[in-house]
Amino acid sequence: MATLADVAKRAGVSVGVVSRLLNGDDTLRAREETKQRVRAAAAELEYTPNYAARALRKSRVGVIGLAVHDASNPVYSEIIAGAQAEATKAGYALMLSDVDALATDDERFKRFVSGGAIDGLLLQRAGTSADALVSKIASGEVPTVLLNDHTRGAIGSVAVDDYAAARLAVSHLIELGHRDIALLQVDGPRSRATRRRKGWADALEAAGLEARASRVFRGGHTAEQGYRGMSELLMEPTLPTAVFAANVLSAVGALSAAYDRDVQVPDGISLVGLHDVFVADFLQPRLTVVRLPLFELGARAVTLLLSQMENEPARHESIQTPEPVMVLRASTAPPARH
Amino acid sequence: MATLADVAKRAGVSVGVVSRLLNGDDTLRAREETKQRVRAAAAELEYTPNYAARALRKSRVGVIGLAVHDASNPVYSEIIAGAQAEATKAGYALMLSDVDALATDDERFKRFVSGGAIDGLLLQRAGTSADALVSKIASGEVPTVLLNDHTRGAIGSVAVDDYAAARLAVSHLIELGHRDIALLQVDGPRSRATRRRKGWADALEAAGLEARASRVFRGGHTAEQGYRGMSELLMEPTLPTAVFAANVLSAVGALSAAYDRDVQVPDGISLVGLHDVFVADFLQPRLTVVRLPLFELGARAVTLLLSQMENEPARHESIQTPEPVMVLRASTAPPARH
DNA sequence: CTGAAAGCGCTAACAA
DNA sequence: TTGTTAGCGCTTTCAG
Repeated sequence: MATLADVAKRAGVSVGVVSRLLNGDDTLRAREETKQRVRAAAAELEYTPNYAARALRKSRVGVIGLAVHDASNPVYSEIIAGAQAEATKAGYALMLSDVDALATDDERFKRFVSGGAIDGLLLQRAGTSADALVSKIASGEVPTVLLNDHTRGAIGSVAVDDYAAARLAVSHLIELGHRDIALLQVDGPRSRATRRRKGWADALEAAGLEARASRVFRGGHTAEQGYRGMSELLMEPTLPTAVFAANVLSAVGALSAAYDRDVQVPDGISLVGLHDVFVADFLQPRLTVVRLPLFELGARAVTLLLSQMENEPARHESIQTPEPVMVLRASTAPPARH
Repeated sequence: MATLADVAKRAGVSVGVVSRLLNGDDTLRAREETKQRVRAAAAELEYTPNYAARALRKSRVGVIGLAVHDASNPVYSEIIAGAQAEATKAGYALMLSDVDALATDDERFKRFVSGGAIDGLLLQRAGTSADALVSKIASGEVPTVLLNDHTRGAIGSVAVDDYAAARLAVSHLIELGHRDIALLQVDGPRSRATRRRKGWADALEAAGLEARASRVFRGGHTAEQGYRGMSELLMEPTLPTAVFAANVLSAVGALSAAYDRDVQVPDGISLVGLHDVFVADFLQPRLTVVRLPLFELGARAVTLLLSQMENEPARHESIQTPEPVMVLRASTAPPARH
């Protein structure tokens, strides 16, 4: 409630001095005694700068937007946490939002960004038309970076190594002795799906195995879609001995589908998921999974965004460390003899 | 980028007229022809009001804060969605945050609220000291309402009928023939835990059964805590035939614990959880659960908060409709004969 | 070393 | 029916 003017009056100086002192302007050359007086006055009045006034003056509000599909997806929460941490460190607040909600009322969203309500946007795409709309509106007005995605041009992006992760998962299965390994493919941005599929294919081929298109099924990125994909897979005349689900939630659904069809995991079929979330450790059997540095993904995305806000060029960044790691649990085992 | 002044100039009128017209001030009596001209100018220049300037002038920023513990908890996502929808409808943006993060840097948080960065706060407490701190800081500065909690005084609150839900769950178990039903108690705000426990006890007593304190175990509100609580329960010399877990996540953990101890659900023991989340439908067995109107909880909380922002008194609101409903799945069955 | 003042874009009260 | 203007709280340039 106290304003700069109040502090200035109480300290017997002008507002200019107070502003510069409190903002750590080192070109300010003031007597130490004056500084003390100002600081004391500010403390006594519990002075807090007004955000709106500062934003108006600097045309920078200090908030960055983070738009995802389905904020309840536990995979995102780690990304969000990373972004949150990094944003806070830089003095920014994070504003979480739902892509589809934004796209529904795109006029409002447009006013929002061009009215200066956010200084930049982090966007998680899923390949829908809502994405395209939101990304077009935002990138025309504020710096934008895509999460776990790949792009050129004015939009930045940062991604984890999905290819390595997929390859790691499939290699693990191969080491266990599997030779017929199916893929439950994600959908969403092409690049993401492609990278994971390539990891699967390359791991297979490196072991002299064939990556057959007939062993690729749609897994989507929800438990329900995973359930459906796995159900289709289980109707094949001859079953693969292992499955790599390119998304945890679809692995959760896949597990449930196997259970419903009386196919034992891992005895009848092995299953590996991509990304680790808490539920993976509470399923029956506990899900083996490969973990990717999602927290870092969120953090680095805001670092990149901040740099774009400083007029650095947009670029793509790939996170190589920490490396993907296998989290061995109970859903994989050597294939049954026959 | 275009300002009010730009629009005014182009339309050949003063800024006052433009402002009042665009804000739908009906005391404005302008010629229809003038209005047209202004609207046309605004459209051509793609005028969008500047948020910071408006906020500064009206000392109202148009954002409300929502602080929860662990935003990844799927139980919250429905509450958040409800709040989001209602806030958007009223022209407010929602800013999601983590209670513990706020409490960690409480100085910053204080500056944040008293600097006018949010107009009001929705707070989900869990009974920690972080809650107390955040709630004290916030309520001293902006209208505050608690989510699924109960309070008096200057802070408002809105709750769903936890008591009825607990009672419903336990009654279901009793109808199935169970006579020895344990409770996996939540922790968190006293009122919430108490309401659920009372529902359990009353349902039991209404059926002439005894609500023994020795049948109450700590279930917490995470899968891990539920796992531990259930593990303790399973070490009892004589086991109950059914368990009511006063939280879904703790039910998820409980199920996992039963599996690890080779206790079959529902054959060896029946299990009901409180609140429905997507994973409940993908566990083995699928979890029977009682569903509460969480979306409404979020929406009504926003409504209440907005009214408090209009200087209405803070009050407590209890959501009675829609009523709690049983979602029957596969984790409950009649008790085994012996 | 410190003060004065302009101005960010908008709203609302008051004039004309 | 429309115009003028003060001022929200802050930062920053320019004087002194």
